Amino acid sequence: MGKTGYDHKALEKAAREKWAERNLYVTDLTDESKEPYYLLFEFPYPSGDLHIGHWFAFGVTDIFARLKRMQGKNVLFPIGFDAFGLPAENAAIKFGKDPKEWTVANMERMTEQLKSIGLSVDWSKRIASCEPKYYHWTQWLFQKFYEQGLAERRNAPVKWCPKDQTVLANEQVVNGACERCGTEVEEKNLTQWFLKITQYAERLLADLEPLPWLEEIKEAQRQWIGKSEGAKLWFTIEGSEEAIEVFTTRPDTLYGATYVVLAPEHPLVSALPATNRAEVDAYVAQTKLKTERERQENKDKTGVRLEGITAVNPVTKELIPVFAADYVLATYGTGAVMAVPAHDERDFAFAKKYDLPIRYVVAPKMIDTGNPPQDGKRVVKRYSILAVVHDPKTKKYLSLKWKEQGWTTFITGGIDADEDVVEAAKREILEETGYKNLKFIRRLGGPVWAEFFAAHKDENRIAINSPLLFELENDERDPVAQAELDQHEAHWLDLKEIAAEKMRHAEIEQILSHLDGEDGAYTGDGMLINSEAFDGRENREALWDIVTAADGEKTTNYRIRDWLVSRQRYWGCPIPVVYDPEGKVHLVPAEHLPWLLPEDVDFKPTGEAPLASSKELKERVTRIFGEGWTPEYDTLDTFVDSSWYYTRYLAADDDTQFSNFSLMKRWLPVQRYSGGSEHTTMHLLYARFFHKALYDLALVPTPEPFHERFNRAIILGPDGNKMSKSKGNVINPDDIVEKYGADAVRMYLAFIGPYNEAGHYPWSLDGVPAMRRFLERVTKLVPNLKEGSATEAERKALAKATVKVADDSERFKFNTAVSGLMVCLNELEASKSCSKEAFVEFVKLLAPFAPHLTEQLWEAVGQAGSVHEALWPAADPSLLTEDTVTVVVQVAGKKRGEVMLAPTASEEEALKAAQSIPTVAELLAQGTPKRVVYVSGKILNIVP
RNA sequence: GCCGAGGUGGCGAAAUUGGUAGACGCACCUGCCUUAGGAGCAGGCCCCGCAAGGGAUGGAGGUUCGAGUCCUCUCCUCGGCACCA
Repeated sequence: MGKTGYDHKALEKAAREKWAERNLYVTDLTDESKEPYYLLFEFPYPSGDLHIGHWFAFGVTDIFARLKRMQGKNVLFPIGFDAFGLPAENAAIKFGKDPKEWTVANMERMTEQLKSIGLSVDWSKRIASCEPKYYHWTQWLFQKFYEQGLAERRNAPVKWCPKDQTVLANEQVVNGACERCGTEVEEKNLTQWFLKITQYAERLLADLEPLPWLEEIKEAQRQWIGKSEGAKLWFTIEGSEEAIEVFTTRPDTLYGATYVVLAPEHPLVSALPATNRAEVDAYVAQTKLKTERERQENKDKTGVRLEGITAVNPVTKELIPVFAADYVLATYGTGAVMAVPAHDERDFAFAKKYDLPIRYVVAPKMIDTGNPPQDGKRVVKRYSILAVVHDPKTKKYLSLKWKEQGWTTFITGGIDADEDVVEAAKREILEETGYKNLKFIRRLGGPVWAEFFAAHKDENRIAINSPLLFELENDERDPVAQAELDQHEAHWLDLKEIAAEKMRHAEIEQILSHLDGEDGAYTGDGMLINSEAFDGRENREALWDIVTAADGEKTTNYRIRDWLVSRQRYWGCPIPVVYDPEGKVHLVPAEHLPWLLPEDVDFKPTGEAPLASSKELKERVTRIFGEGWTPEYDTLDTFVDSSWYYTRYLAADDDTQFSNFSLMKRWLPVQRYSGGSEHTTMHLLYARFFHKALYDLALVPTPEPFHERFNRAIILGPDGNKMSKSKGNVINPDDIVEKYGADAVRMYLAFIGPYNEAGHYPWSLDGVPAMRRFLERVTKLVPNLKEGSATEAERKALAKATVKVADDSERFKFNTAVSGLMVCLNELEASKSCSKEAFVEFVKLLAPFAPHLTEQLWEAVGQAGSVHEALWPAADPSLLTEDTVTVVVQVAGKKRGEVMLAPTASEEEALKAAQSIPTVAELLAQGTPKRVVYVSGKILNIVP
């Protein structure tokens, strides 16, 4: 440390003592003299040591809390601990420590470290979710959910982590693996507690819209909720009372449904009397062996037909086969789908593999722009073919050159009654070119709905045209009729020539893309064909009419599942229910809350809930409820604890209620909530659901818990990688604070980049020393301070900084706020000595960023009280406007110089001033310019 | 594949409504001071060019007196969802 360095350790200690003495950061929740401002960060998990991410999360937010206080707000800036959870229990298993002791010790250690940041949080309202006085109310709220029918116990397939020996919520399964330990997840059927978040799906979605959150946060929640609108349709089983209920978003394609698929787990798979029962059961057993991950990664379609079972297409009344296949998910929709291979990629792949019929019912509409339909002409619709004949020997394609018209086409023609498309095509090829030995290869996509005006017949034509690919087996030819030869002659063209020929087919792109590509389903929109009475209507327009014709129902499906909250773990909130001898659920009566977590448990992972090993818990239940009554052994997901904690800060020590309604009316919703993006579809969604449920119970006054949500960026190691012990790139804040002081660390974190962005900022080893240097420069002004009032230049610099720091901080752009302070300091240093008045103002601006040092400087220049009790300066608007401004002079948009002008200067004055620039003077001497653009105070552009 | 956010010097990044591209800082370079420097001070620092000048915000077009900013197409990076019917 340099000789001139200030003693950060001494002054930080003194500053904190002073704040404590003056009780600066205890918020009086009932104070109505000031406007309330609830600033919240996600309460931390007490993992043990404070890392740089904590400094970033809390230290930078603290800047804003301090600024808001100076701006006269009554700021609630609380802190607590999200103290239940797996790591405590894992430590217990690993080191034989008591999870409670481990957690309490960590909380104490972290509290000390947190105080070293200089946080202005209100420690008097500290909460910890593992304390009985907190979880008392987690339990009470759970019971309210139960009474309301929002908490339900049911048997369900659940995700099970074999390593952690616990059930996981959907949100905790990432790519088929446990979010915590990466172990592949298994499926189990267990009786579990669920909170019915699905009942709130629509409101969670709708109420998202007006929130001033970043689009990426809202969109992630929307996708997670996954609303999709469609219809339920019923396919009856031939010769049975049963019907298969399917969900589809494309009922418009119902006429193309050529089979039905059930998820392997679907109850009808085992219930229906398939004649190949053994084969079906074997398939179902085989899919059960697959892990979630295998199912997701392997997209090859497998399945088994239920032999002897046929379903009835509700509109065509056709009898169609029924399959069980694991590409259909049991947990989405009805667990059964109608398969439309022509218009769904997955069904198409399955149909190809099992050779099932593919029927096109939607044809893309293409209008021949060179020859469009004309008004008032009759319309003739016909089915036709378009044949592409390929000669594998020459790799060329057969085309017709039309003599009179001069255009080139493939072979086209109508389909006669009762004629097959392939037959029709072969007939046309023979008639027009004489080639007769042809092999049908495949369709080149589905039929196209082409509209054009047929001049020779004076009518509008609709051609429902099927493009087909043939291969020439040999070049044997029959003679071609003279009438045909008079019209056109056959040519063989290669692919390049085809592209160059600009073939007269609206569907040429479709043909070309299918020639070299794979065949596939058409998933776009178009005109209905092969759909009986609906033929010729647009698919989207006719969609609901088809649902009606099929006796279906409009319905909405959501991707989101109910929230599974049971955990077979020890260190969590006990679920406050017991079971009577018949196994019926009873809530633990209010007088027995908090329903305490027993302490005599065995932590060894056995696959059974640890609470089952507690003698005390069993005895407690017997004592209170009687013989034969049994406890609930599961605990609650910790996300339940954190779904309501922000209301608890308003009544942290109140043992009579979970929060305080009149205070909530004053303080909710949280004005600004800052946290990590990893919680977007977890905590943030759960808390919104919880809050809405409480709102419906009239327990909270607002429908949403958080007004603004800011997801903060992530600090990377100096090498640009995520910090991790194995990479050896972890920055330990303690060492840096020891060397450079807390203020320098806070300021560097503020300066590192915009806070409210999904950015990843590599930690620069030189960043904190740079901030220390800046702070030392501030201290160096002190010995040379000049008594008396500030100069004009100083007052202008301060006014600018005052506005910039406040505005940028409001948007959580602390990086540019700090830069504003630096610019201001540069100006204050410009003269030999800064005035004391200016310095005092500057110290106020710096106070939120460097709270310790500014406290000392405040005293050093003889100010009374604490700088943190000072009010944020009001900037005099007259100081913010300049007397002269720089106007850039351009010639034809190129900068040629600049002139200093009064902001009010006229165009004439600007032009006159611009004469001082030689190139401009020269130009103006040549005569009047074509155009002059003058934006006062900014730019003068002369266009010659 | 669908959706969202981005792409600006060696690095982190600035740039209210279209109006001096690169503020501020880091790193680096030169000089001064110093017994010393991981200190301080002065200056330099996008590219080409001696200069005048020219080029440059992922790429290609367009609108405009003027485009990092608006429009069209395209490439790349990150994030979310994903066999969701």
